[in-house]
Amino acid sequence: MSQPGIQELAGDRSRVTIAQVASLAGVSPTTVSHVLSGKRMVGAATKGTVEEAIRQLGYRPNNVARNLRTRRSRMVAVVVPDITNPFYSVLTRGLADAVDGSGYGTYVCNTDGLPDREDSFLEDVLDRGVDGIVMASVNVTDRTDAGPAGLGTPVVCVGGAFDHPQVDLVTVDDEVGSRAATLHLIGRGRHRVAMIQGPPESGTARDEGYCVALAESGTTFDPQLMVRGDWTRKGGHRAMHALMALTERPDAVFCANDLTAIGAMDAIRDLNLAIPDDVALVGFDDVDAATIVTPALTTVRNPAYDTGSTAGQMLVSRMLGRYTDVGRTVVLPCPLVERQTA
Amino acid sequence: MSQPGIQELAGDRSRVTIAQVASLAGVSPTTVSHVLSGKRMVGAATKGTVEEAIRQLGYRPNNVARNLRTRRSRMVAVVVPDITNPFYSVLTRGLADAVDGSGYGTYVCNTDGLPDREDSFLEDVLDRGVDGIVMASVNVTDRTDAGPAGLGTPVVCVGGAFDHPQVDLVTVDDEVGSRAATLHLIGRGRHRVAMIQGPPESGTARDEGYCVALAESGTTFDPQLMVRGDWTRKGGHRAMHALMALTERPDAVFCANDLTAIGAMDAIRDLNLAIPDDVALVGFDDVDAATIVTPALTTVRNPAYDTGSTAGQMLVSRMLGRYTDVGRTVVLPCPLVERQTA
DNA sequence: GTCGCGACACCAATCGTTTTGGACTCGTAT
DNA sequence: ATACGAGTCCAAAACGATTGGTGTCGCGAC
Repeated sequence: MSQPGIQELAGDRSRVTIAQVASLAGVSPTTVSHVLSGKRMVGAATKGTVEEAIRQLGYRPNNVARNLRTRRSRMVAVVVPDITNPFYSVLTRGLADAVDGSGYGTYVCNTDGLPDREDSFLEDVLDRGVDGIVMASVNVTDRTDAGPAGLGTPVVCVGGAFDHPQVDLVTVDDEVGSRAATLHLIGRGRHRVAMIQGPPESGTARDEGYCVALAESGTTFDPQLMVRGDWTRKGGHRAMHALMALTERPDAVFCANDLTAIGAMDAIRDLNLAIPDDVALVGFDDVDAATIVTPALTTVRNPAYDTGSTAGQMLVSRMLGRYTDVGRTVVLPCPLVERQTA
Repeated sequence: MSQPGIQELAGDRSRVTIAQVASLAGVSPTTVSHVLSGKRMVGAATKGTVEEAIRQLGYRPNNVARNLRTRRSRMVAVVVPDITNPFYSVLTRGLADAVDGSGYGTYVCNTDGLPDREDSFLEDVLDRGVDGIVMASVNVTDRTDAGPAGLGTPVVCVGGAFDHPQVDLVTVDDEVGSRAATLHLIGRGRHRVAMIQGPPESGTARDEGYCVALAESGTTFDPQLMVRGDWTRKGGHRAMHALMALTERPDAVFCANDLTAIGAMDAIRDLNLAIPDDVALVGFDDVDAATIVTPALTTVRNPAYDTGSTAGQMLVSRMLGRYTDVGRTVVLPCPLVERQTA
């Protein structure tokens, strides 16, 4: 790809600047800039000379300088609680793929859900001059509206939104998904379907969907059948044991997320019961583990990739100035995927 | 945190510059810069005035301009095949945590293992002026040495190294890990221990470890017991079935990675055999799924987080100029973690 | 003839910092 | 008195691109 002589020229210390290219080609830096950007016309002959010079020197424009002048960085930031969490890594991938096409790179921040880390990262990325931000962190609602959107940087939120008129939001209809999951259980002939919720004050839409489904199918809601988990496997395990200690055991349970469901499976196995014969299970999220567990988990698909991807598209449309209106909201479908636990 | 009046001042269009701070404080931009960086002394009184002006205007230095001048971006790039792969997302997290302390941000690139994407991302990050790069992509060895290290940007590789005298390498001793895994199987009284390898030309160190263990324990190597997988669950499933079709079935198998092992478990379940009673299993990597599968997978721990973390530390030491010598190599331990499959 | 215009190239200002190289003022030791 | 160093501060030159304004040339229209 690169001839030896070139290395010698381009290589050693500093990189070659537009001025050097210009002088080699016998034109002004302005002209070089124009053949690069195509923003103004330049004669075919000079254009040729310049391109030759560029090639010969192995010139690559200094992006930092460019960014300073143009006030854009061709970079978007995604701030997530933890990239290690499959949901967020997939989301990040979707975002990266979506913006990559328009030449944007992706900068990630792990907040661990800590509001102060969230704040400092927000400052950090603004200082870095990113062109757009997707906030997938949790404590997003209770924030001063002085945030990034106030400074004119496009923002799209995932899950919960800023209270700012210009930020977009992409989310999923948890209630509809949960309703479908519960209805599916009932449709399978189960009569005592329980739910393991998330921790207090979170995921209430999923609780809602469960209740709605019960109501729609004429089942009366039994408070005993609604127990708390904490989104974790261990929490699901504990909750399931509580459920099975009831005098009237449930024959099906809808779990607020997959990890919880996996914990529930652990508990059922403890009791030497069969899934789904003795108790059927539906989860929520469709993480990879849902297909690794046996039997494979029936669950509601939380479209992480699509979420990131559409967030990316919305960001791009704003960054390119193609859309400048008030915040849009898109809610993605979360279909039930039937596997073996229900 | 931020008073209303400030928003009014700092807010609307453009951000406040060092010049505005200077003029408000009645000093020169130079002085402001110095109170910020502390590189030269400034009188206590003026310092106070300047700091007050900064606070009052809500001044935040423009990093792009700073980067241009100082030729550093306080940003590192990590190029991985796929952030979605748990190994790489955990590695990335380790890296991010390691460099965050020194004020570096993390920029990620997904190459999908495609060499041309790898090349273009490498160019991209160099153009972006990142201060350091960790290459965790695969096709790293067969590259022109003209790469980033040639341009003076510190690089540390993961797994396989560039052929450049100044790049650091952090890796794991696959051979030792594999040897331990195989020995463990033998120590459990298994006499026919097979191996499911990776695809051709990859992970040969793991094959090596298996063979060494066999030799050490006086077992003669049976070529029939060495079959190919492809790092995937499906591949493991297929390979395991092949193994079980042998007239003399193995009673244990060492799988080149966890996904393969999980596929093997699928196959064993197909045959209604018991794990580990009928056939014992050891994997490699210790991904999350290893504890989700039942029975929980005994495996060799591939320390993704530590890998990223030490890569980060090595990068920092080079970026800060604390180390400028020839490439170092650190190999991390990969202990066997015993669970229920062996 | 000259006016207008399109094509082409360049000059100089600009983006917002950091970083020399002085300059100026005091003390204080020579 | 002179010299010198420490303490303060500033003016101006980078850093490497982009861009608004100018200027030149050639040519067809009036």
